[in-house]
Amino acid sequence: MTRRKQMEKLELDAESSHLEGLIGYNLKRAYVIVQTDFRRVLGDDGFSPRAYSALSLVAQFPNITQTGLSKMLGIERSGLVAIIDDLEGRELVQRTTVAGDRRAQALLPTPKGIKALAEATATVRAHENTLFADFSQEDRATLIELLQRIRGLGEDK
Amino acid sequence: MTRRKQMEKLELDAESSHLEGLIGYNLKRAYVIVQTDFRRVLGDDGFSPRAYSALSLVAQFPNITQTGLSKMLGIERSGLVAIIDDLEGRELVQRTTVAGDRRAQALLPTPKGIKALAEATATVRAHENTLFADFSQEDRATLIELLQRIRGLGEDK
DNA sequence: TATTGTTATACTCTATAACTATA
DNA sequence: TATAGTTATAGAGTATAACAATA
Repeated sequence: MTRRKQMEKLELDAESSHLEGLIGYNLKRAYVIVQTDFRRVLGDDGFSPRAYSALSLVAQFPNITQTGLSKMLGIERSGLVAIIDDLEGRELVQRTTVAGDRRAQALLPTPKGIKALAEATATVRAHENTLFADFSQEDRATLIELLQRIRGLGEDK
Repeated sequence: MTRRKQMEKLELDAESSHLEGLIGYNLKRAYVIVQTDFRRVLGDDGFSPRAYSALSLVAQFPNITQTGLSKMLGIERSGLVAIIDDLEGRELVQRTTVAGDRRAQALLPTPKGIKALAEATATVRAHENTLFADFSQEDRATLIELLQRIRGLGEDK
């Protein structure tokens, strides 16, 4: 038996592994695939997944505070600082003062940020459309619905 | 409008965000939920997701080499060293010589490793059964099937 | 007292490159 | 020349704790 045949057999057997029956394991492996493709396509524009998500939400919710954004992203306030520092350094987002609360920093997209977001969004959509070309619209809708139900499980705590 | 109402409105609007329509974004957020629960439940036994996966595959494919295992896990050979070091240090896995190739390290589970794996597997299954209590068997099967199709997309490259 | 943004710090996960011993 | 395991190193990503300014 050749080495190649041996590897194929190993991979075939893996399909029946109990590991293959775990949702967590499959989620992780699937996410790595999508994330790798995202970075390949958007890395040139300097957008990591989290930078894109942050800019996207700032554009959608102008004047959101950093604490509000960190909650939406599901990360700590402290972790958001570097993300916003980066976006502000590239003049895509602006920190502004909040009337009535001098502690808070409200976030606004710059015109340059809006333009960069539009371009990145077109690229992201193309990336997913290409990657998921074999998935029907129903497949995609079912997948997103199931994933959002999982996300909802985290809100009970 | 109260602060709480404002937050609720923000979260409601987020549902219709184009970010919410991205598979990658939902995959990431869903994975964080499941991984966090995995660590909460199995952290006490000293099993990270990757350590559990590695031990599980060593038990399923005894005498697999480190390179073979790293390919099955989708990580680099170099990254596997610390994982096996840890499992070997806890006497759950043994590195053994391969007849006919003195470069390779074949991996075998120890009796202690088999026992620990059995216990961890029971815990992992309980964790997923509890977390996904609201998901029907059909939901779970559909989800795993879709995720495995995504994983298959990564093999074309 | 509590909250916002920030800094310092550390830990996990992962990748790349180079080394060694074999093949 | 190529491969298996290893080491050194670095870079994301994230969390916790503490701090100053403000509420």
